[in-house]
Amino acid sequence: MGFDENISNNNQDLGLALALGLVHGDENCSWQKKKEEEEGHPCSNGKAYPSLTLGPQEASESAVSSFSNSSSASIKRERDPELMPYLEEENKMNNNNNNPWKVIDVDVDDENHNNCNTRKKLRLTKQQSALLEESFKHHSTLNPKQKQELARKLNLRARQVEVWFQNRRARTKLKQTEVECEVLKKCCERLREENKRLQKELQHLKSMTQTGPTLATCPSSETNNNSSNLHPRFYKTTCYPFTQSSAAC
DNA sequence: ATTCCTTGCGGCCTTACCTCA
DNA sequence: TCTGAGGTAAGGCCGCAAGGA
Repeated sequence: MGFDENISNNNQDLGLALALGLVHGDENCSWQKKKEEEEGHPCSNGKAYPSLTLGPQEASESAVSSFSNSSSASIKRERDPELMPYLEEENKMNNNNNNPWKVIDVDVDDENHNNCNTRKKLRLTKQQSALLEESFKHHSTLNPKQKQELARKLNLRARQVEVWFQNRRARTKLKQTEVECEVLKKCCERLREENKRLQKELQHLKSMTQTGPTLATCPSSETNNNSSNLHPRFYKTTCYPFTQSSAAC
C-alpha cells in the first residue's frame, strides 16, 4: 500500500471519528489558535466525550493521524451506544430533539464544527513518522517554509509538524542527558576507586614514616657513603615507587 | 536613540490518550 | 477483563528576539 493510499484509507476512518465528534480535525479548533484559546471558541462547551473504542488496527494505523487540512467534506452517520447519553445531552443543549443520530457535516475547514473540545490522541502512521524522522536527521528545527512543506507532504497541519519536532528535540535531549548521566556515573566510580587507592597509599606512607628509616633504606645508600648524610625521608620519597602513581591522573 | 507593545518561536513541564504486557 | 507502566501528541506557560509604533 502506498503512502497516499494509506492516508486515504486513514481519512476514511478519520471521517468516522470526526463524525462522532471525537477528533480534533478542525484547523479552527480552540487549541489551534492561541487567540481562540485565550478568548474561547464557539465550539467549546466544556464537556468531554468518552473515548471512542477503536480496534488496534484503527487505533494505531488510521486513527486520526492523517486528518487533512485540505480534505473535502463528508457526511457520516454513526450511532454508538456509549455515546448516547452524551449525544442526547448535547442535543438538548443545542435545543434539538432527542434524536440519537448524530449527524455532522465533517469538514475540517468548517469553522462551526462543534465537537472539537475533546482532546483526542493522535497517532502518526509509520510512514509519517519515518518521513519526520528522516527530516529531523537533516535539521532538528524547521523554518516556516520547511514546516509548511513537510506538513503538506505528510498531510498534517503545520502545528502538528511543529509539535512533533518539539517533542523529538525533547526526546533527543533526554537521551543525551541519560548518556551523559551514565558517563558521569562511570567517571564517579573511577574516581572513587582512585580515591580508595590513594588513601591506601597515604596510609602506607604514614606507617613507613612511623617505623623509621631502617625499613626504608634505599638500596643505593648501602653502597654510597655520602648517603648517610641524607635524611631518611629523602630515601623514601626518591626510592618509593608509589610516588609517581598519582601523577597518572 | 530609547521604550513599549505585539508577535512568533523554542524550551520545558505537564496532561491526557493510547497501547501493551 | 482489568490495571499499571511507558510512549507520545498536544496544552500551557515562560523567556527571548525581532519588528513596528
